[in-house]
Amino acid sequence: MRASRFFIHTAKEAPAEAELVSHRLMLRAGFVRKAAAGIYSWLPCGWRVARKIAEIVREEMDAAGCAEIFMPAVQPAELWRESGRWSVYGAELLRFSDRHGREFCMGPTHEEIVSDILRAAVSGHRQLPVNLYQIQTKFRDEIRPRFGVMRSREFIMKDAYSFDICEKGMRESYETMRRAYCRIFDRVGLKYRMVAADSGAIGGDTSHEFVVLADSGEEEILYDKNGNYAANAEHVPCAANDNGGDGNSRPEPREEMKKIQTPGITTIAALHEFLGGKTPPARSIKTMIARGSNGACALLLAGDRSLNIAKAARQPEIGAGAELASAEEARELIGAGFGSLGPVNMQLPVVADYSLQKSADMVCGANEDGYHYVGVNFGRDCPMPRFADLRAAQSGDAVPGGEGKLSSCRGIEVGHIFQLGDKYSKAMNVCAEMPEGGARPVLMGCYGIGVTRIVAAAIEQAHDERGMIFPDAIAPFAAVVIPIAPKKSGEETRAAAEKTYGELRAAGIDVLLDDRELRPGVMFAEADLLGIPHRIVISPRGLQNNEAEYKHRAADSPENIPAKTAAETITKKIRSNLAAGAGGQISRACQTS
RNA sequence: CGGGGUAUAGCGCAGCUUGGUAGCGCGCCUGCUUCGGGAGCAGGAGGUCGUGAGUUCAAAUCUCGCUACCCCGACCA
Repeated sequence: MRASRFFIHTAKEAPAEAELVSHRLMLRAGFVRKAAAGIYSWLPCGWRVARKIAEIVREEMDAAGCAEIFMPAVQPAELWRESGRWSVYGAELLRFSDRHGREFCMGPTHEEIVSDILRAAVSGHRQLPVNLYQIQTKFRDEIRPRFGVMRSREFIMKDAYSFDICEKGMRESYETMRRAYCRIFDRVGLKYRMVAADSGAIGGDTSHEFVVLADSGEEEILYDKNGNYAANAEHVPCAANDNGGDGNSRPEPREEMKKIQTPGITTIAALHEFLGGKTPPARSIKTMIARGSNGACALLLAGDRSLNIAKAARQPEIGAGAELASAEEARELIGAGFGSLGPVNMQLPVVADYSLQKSADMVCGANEDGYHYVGVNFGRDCPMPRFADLRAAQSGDAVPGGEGKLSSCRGIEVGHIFQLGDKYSKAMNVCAEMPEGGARPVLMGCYGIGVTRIVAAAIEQAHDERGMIFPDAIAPFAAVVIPIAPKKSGEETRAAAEKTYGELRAAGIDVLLDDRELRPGVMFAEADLLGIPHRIVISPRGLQNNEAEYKHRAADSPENIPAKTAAETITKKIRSNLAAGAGGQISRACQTS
C-alpha cells in the first residue's frame, strides 16, 4: 500500500473525552471515529487491525471444524419470547418495532437464532455434532459505554455454538474450542491467560475466560505463581481452613461483652480509630443484609474483607438474584442503619464467612444506631452462626486446592467459552432422535471472542509515549518503507525504496510505502503512532554505503543493514515472528486450569 | 437511574463574570524557503457559537426548557 493513496489521518492531540490510553491513541491514529455514545466507525488503519484479528479467528475456527454462517443483526421478538429471554434480558436489549408494529431487537447474542436454525435442519443424532460460528456486529445497550471500543454498545464479536447429543460430546466440543482459542490468542501475539471463570455448579471445567494482561484491565485475575491455578477473582473459592487476617490467633474468649456508645460511627475504619486502634478490622464484624429469592439474611465478614455477592446467592437462606438490601430496607428489618448492624439479637438468619471462624473478642454493631458491642464471641453472646464461603478472594489468600498464596494481576476479557447444556435447546425444543431411540434436547456450548475489543486490548498492552506497538500478526502494516528523498535530489533514494517495497510485496509482506515526500519527522512520528513493527529507512546518506536503516518499533535505536538485501532480511524476521505465534505448540498461558 | 460537568471552525481551546455582531494553536488551501523526529515566512478558506423559547435597541455572553456528550456513583455497612 502506498501512503499517498491510503487514508491516514493522524492528530497530535486527542479529543478531551478519551482517558484510556488505547482510546486516546486510537483516536489520534485515526482508527475509529465516534458516531454516538459507544458507537464507532472503523477507519482504514483501525479496520485493517480488526480484519487481521477476525481472519486469524476465522482460520482457526475453520481448522477446528466449525462452519461459518452469518445471522441477522435484527432479530424477531418471538424467538426471544420462546427462550424466555425477552422478559429476562432487561434494558441492555435494544428493542424496537417495525412499521407493522412487530417487535424486534438488535442481537446482543445469537442463541435463539442459531437454535432456530438447528431445530429446522437437524432431526437425528447422525447429523451431529455441529459447530456453527459467525463474525457479526452485536449491540448491547450498556448503561454506561466508555473506554472507546473497549466497552462500546456496538461491537464485533465472533460467536460459535456447538451442538452435541451427549455430555461427553459437549465436553469434547468444548475442549476443541478451548484449544482453538489458545491457538488464536497465541497467533494474535498478545500476553494472555486462560482462567477458570466458574468453579462449577455442574463440576469440572465448565467455563473459561481468555484475558489479555494489562494493568488498566477491568478484570482481576488471581493466580498461583507456580502456574497451577488461575481464575477470575470473582470465581475464586476461599477454603474453610483459610481464615485470613489475624483470625487464627484467639480461639478462646478473654473479654466480657460490653455495649459501648459510638455516636456517628458507621464504618469499620472509623470504628477502628474510635477504639484507639485496639481492635483490628479483621476482628470487627462487618454485617450486611442481603436478600434473594429465598428471603433476607444477615451476612457476617471480617471487617477487612469484601463480600462476593455471587457467593451470597449460593446460600440457601438467600437464593438466586441476591442483592444487598438498601439502607431503608435494613432499617425496616433491623431497626438500625448500615454501620450499626451485628449478629447479637439478630432476628434474621445469619451466615458468617470463614474469615470469622477463628476470631474471638470481636466488635460489632448493636442493631441500634450509635452503639456497638465489644468483646463479642460466637456461641456465647449470640448463636454460633453457620460458616460459609462468602468473601471475595484477594491476593495473599490460599491457592484453592494447592500450596502457597495467590498473586493478583489485571486483565481485559477478550474471550469466553461456556457449556450451556440444554438450557436453550429445551426452551426452544431443539431435539434430535437419539441412537437408543426417542428425541432428546441436544447439548449446547457457546464460545465468544471480542474482535474489536482485542484491538483496544492489544494497544493497552503494548504502547509507549510515541504510540502503539503492535505484534506483527495484527499490525495495520507489518512493515513500512520510508524514503528520505528531497524533491530535488532524491531520485535514487525513491527508486531504491520502490525496489525494496516491491520485493516485500512480492514476498507477501503487508508493507506500507510512505511515498508522500513529507518531512522525515512527520513520517517517523506517524509510523510510530500507528505501531508498525518493522521500519526501513532509505536515505541518500545510507545509499552511499549501500546501506538501509532498520528499526523495530520497540527497539531503542536503529541498525544498518545492506540495502540490497533489506527486503529479504525483513521478510525473514516477519516470517519467523508469525511462525512463532502459530507454532502449533500451545503456549503456557493456556495450560492452567 | 442519581450527582457533577461540558457543548464556540475537522481537532484542542479562549471569549461568557461586566451583553455591542467571534478569536488563538494544530490541521486544511496557495506560494517561497526548508528537508533525519509532527518546519519557517507570507497569503487564504472555513463557524446558523448544540437546540428551542424568553429578556433586551442589541445575546456566544443573562433566564428557562430540551438534546447530546463526558466524569463519578449505582455491593462494603
